[in-house]
Amino acid sequence: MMNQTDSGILKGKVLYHILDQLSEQNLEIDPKLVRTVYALLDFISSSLSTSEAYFGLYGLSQGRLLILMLLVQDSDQTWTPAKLADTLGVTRATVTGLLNVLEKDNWIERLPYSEDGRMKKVILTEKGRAKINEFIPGHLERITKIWGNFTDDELESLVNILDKAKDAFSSLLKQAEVGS
Amino acid sequence: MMNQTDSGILKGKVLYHILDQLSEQNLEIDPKLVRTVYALLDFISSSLSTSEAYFGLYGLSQGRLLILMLLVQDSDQTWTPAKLADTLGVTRATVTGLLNVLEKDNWIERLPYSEDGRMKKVILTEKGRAKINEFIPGHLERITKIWGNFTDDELESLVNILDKAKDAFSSLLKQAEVGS
DNA sequence: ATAATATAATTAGCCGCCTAACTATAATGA
DNA sequence: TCATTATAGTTAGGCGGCTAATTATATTAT
Repeated sequence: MMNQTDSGILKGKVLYHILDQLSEQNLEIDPKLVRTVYALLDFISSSLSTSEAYFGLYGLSQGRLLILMLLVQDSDQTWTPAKLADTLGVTRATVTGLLNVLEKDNWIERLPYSEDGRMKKVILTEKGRAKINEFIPGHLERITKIWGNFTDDELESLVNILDKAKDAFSSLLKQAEVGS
Repeated sequence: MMNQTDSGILKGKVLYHILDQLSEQNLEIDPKLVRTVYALLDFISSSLSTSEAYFGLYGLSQGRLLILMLLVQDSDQTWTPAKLADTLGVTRATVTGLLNVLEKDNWIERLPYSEDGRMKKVILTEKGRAKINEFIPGHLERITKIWGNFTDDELESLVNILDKAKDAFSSLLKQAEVGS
């Protein structure tokens, strides 16, 4: 049987299987690269789904958590939906959806913003503040448990490789768009 | 202005910012770990969105692409929706949705399966076969361009770290579920 | 002063993921 | 044999992304 936790594993494995077959037929693909792509897909889908499952235990999701964290950490400034969207790097429509859920659960409120009638001011309720303050220590502990066992060299190597790869992804997409 | 390509970057940065503030207030979190989490989130959202954008140039998505690849690569066996779901590591409902799109675009067909009236046999149309065969060479080239610049040591290190981290994610989720 | 333009937030609708419920068919057992 | 149980596929509805269109409010330019 399948559950959310192992869901991504097979997806990684099947791509590995497919690419492996391809690399036998067509020597232009290096099996080491196939192994890398496999490990990455496997890691990404597995880490995303386990994180979402963990957040779910507390009634949270990645996006809702980040909004609550912003509200509680930078409580001095005025948070509007637009500013949340820009800070999170998602669209305003997405923020509207996240705020709808948070408001329904009574963790935030949307107040009118006197200085500009088009905007709204998003604030934490007491319930929301309690929620996020209760959640944060375990969240930090979780990060420490996952990543604290690696050496400094390992962490540095990981960060460097990911940064380099990310640039390669971006520049390749730009080329493809121009060339298409 | 924001577009899909940089969307995840800010999300990574904002988490880094939040965690950085937290690490100043609460010494139980190591800034190196914060930097790692930041780089990972950044890489994941950026690589996923650029890949989806790339697939989108060809009218494909990650899931639809994998289904076409399975059908074209393992064309000997009978692919049912259930087998596709198990192989991809997604639910059958998800496969139903992916197949609906592929069938609407006339890239696959769902035929009755004579040996068991409950099942259906999924096959590629000629159009679908042409589509995927046209797509694969560029796909392999793209993987090579992204990952071919790394040394063997770098790739091996990356794979080892990700595998170790994935195990940590999984075991931690299991603990959390038991403890909750 | 008013028309045109820009901006903020929401809505509508699509995609891909999920779970749960439903339908149809097969297999099993009293 | 016929009721129960199991399985395959779909449907319904939720979530969190997206784009495009809509509504309300500000701003700018004539």
